[in-house]
Amino acid sequence: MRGAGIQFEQALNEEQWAAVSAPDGPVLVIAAAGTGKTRTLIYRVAWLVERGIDPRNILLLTFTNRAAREMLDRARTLVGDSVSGLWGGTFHHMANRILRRHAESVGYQNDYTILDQDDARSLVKTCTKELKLADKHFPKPDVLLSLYGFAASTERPVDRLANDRFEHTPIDVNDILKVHAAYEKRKRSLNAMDFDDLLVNGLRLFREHPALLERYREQFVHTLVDEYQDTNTIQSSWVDLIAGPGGNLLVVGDDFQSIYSWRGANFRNILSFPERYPGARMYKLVTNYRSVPEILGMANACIAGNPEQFQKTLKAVRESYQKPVLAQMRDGREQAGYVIDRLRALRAEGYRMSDMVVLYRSHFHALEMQLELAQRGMPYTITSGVRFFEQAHIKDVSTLLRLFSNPGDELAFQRLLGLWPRIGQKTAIKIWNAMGHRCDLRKEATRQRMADLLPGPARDAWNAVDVIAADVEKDALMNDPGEVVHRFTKAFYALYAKETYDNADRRLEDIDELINYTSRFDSIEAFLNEVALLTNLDAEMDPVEKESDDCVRLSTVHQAKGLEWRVVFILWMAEGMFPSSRTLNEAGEDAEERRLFYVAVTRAKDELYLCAPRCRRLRDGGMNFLSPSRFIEELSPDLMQQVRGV
DNA sequence: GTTTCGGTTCTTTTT
DNA sequence: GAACCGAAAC
Repeated sequence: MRGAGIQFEQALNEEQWAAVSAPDGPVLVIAAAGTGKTRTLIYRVAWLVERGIDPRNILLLTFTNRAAREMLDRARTLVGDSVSGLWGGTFHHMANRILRRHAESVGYQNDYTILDQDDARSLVKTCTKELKLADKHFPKPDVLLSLYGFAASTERPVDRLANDRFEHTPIDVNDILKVHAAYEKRKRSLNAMDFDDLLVNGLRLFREHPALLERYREQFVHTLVDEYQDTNTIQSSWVDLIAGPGGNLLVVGDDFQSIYSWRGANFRNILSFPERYPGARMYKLVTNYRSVPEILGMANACIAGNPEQFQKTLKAVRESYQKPVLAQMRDGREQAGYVIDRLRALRAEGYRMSDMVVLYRSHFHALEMQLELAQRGMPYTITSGVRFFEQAHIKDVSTLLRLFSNPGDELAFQRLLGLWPRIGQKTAIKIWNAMGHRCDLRKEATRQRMADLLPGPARDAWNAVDVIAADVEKDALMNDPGEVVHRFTKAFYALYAKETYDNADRRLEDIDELINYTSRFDSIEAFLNEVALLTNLDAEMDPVEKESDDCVRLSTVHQAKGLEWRVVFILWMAEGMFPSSRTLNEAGEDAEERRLFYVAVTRAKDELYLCAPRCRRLRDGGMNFLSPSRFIEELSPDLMQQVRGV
């Protein structure tokens, strides 16, 4: 009788308990920031299990790996090991897990590879080049990919979107469609899916194979969805199918915190839930345990004017403390100086560095901050723009694994050969063609052929790979990804890194960390499968390990979602920075930026500092004068205390 | 014909 | 950083 001891009504407040104990059928939980959303979901799982539901019949969907892990960990603590049978993870993970069994039903083989952003980018680039469209004014691969991705996640035709986007430009929309067609075809022939394909094909699988859908519907008696406001069209359709009309679907979200519309998220999914699920019960969580009333006052005020939302006001339970600080200063350097001074003072007051965070709109806003922190010898961690598994050196040492796992992986082949001297893209393609579009290094004949085809200078590098490949069977390397990476690094990559990068040591440390991380996988496939869907190792790292070094954290607001700190600094509260000028071009719509600001404000528990520099130094030595952010101007001055941040 | 090298430019947000 | 470009080197 595990879990029988849980005292639901003592552990939860009334709002939470009502949601946790909601009867079967569709349920919408509007959970404002800091109101115990995760707690509610976990106790809901516990409650279901206690009422006799087998965890294997529960599906729990999240957006980030971090959220998935946190929930599964906490659920395990609460309910016990029996929850390990629960299906929990990101939408992409779950789609992948299901597609691995039924890929042939949507025209793929089950051992398809997953393309990350980087792979997708180079594939689009190749397609563009092959169509001879790669001139200066043609959209860059990232632009094309975001267009294709947006079309996929909103189920809208690419040509319409392309028309809208490039209407007043000299770009021929047909060319964009040609690249799209080539990209799609290429993915098919490589047996590869990008992130969007996982969702698209996951949905197709259920739409086109009702018998399969029926099977999974029977399995998933209860479906729970976290961050529902961030679902896009295909995700919400997928959830609708799995749950079925009137099904046991509980979604949790906060329309105030919808900040992913640029990648197809549609917060109307949450607004229209009651209409799409007639009879759905709705619960609101508005009691905030996180922040002092002064911070909540600012949060409530800043968001109230947005159109189209479930109106709600955060209710404070904490005692009154101090008002948020608006600090004005001359430029980015003074801003950095101010923040560092405050960090020091707060540390002296007893805050730990890890209690504090510096948030900003875009990665490059943190540049001066990083410089100053480094100069003054203050340790910090930053979740940078490039994710751990997409850094060049991490991808480099993973290529061999990819090739072992899938000898038809052209992208991996080209990347591997590109590391070797006197081999660039052209030569790599030539050799790939000569190999007959396949390179199974585990076969001796293949290795012999490779040796014959390679130009002289690449011999040494090849030998390193040759030796590893020859021992694959003998040393059971297919079951030991870390060992492959280790041998490859030792025999080749360490030297390569030292010749290529001035920060080779740090990169080699990363590789050690990667090897460390791989130890939890007992096959190359399992490792690759997992890694393709991961974003950064930070989220996966042992929390105990992280607490040992007491660092202030720098992060974008997007990446800070769902987290909290005692002290929060928000940088660059100026027009054009936050809100970002990039977002404001169309029709003056700033609702999403305002929601982003709301997310930033509600991360703070005790103290909040808004920094507003008056100007920004430009690269060419010029100056850019900034006006204060509209998000500050909109607020009544008595919601904050103003200081001069010098 | 390819690769390499050195200098220049630009950074929205993520699975 | 890292993607890009043009020029030098192989």
